[in-house]
Amino acid sequence: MTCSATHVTEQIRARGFRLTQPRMAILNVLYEAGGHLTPTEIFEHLHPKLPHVSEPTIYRNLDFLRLNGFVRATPTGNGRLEYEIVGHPHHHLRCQDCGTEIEIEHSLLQPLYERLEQSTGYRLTETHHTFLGYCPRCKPKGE
Amino acid sequence: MTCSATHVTEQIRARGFRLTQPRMAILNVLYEAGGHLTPTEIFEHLHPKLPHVSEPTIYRNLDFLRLNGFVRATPTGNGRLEYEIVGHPHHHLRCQDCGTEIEIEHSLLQPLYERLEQSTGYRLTETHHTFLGYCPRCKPKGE
DNA sequence: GTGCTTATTGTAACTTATTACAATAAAAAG
DNA sequence: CTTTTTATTGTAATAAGTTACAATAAGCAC
Ligand SMILES: [Mn+2]
Ligand SMILES: [Mn+2]
Ligand SMILES: [Zn+2]
Ligand SMILES: [Zn+2]
Repeated sequence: MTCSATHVTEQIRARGFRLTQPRMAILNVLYEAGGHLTPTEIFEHLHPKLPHVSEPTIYRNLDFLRLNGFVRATPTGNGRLEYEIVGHPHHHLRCQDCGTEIEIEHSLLQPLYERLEQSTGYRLTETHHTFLGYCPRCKPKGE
Repeated sequence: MTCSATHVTEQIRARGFRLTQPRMAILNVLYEAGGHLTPTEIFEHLHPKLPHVSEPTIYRNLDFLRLNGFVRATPTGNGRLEYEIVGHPHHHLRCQDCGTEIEIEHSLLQPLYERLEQSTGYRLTETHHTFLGYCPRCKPKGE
């Protein structure tokens, strides 16, 4: 288990929640994957080793981990949600044609966030966004 | 039916697709609502008058209308999708605490889009985003 | 109008996601 | 280690969304 994984489990205990076997297993799958996973993918990863862990437990724990700020839910292209460990602040830019996806550093959005805070009076949370477009290779076709 | 609704139906015909009763009814519900609706809400709007229209037809037509650029799908807070007529370019900013939602003009995102196009080489599509934060009234609690 | 073509639909079966509630096991106390 | 407490789980039922395929009706030619 990585250093930050240990930090998360300590935090869960510190906040008075329980470190259950399914909960830790879900966190481990997400850490090992290192990217976005759907609830069904997580279920399939766990099932061979922990066949008793049920779907509702996956969904409930993903929600629990999200509400506690340990994972993030991000809508995939077709309406489903994918989950990932909250780590470095980033966003995505996906090619509508070939699907190629690159990461955007959150620092690039910082000026926008400040402008939005000024013009609306809201305090903005760092939300996770996926932008769409055409990559350099597909761009000619896209126009 | 509004002027732009007529434009949409003409476009559908012009592109070789059929103007079916369910398809027009779904468009009308979205036009009359004037905002975001879930597939289930659309189904419930239609059911009293057109009880034979089925759920798969709702989903298929929403997908059809989206792929043809007439409606937009936008993820609601809890992973579901909401649909709206594609009209003026806008985004949303929702308070995580009280749910109050305000619209953001797309022009405010234009500088970001240009910066992203320069730094990535992608050509960006105008994607619909929902930002989260705390509104002026909830902000004190949020900090 | 009648008949033809085929995009679109409804039905049925299935997958994915959510809810209610009794059973379980994690944490803490004795 | 044993008991107590209750957060968390599994089961069963339900809701939301998708797929396969035969039946239908929108558009067109006559
Ligand atoms: Mn991500
Ligand atoms: Mn909108
Ligand atoms: Zn591409
Ligand atoms: Zn608020």
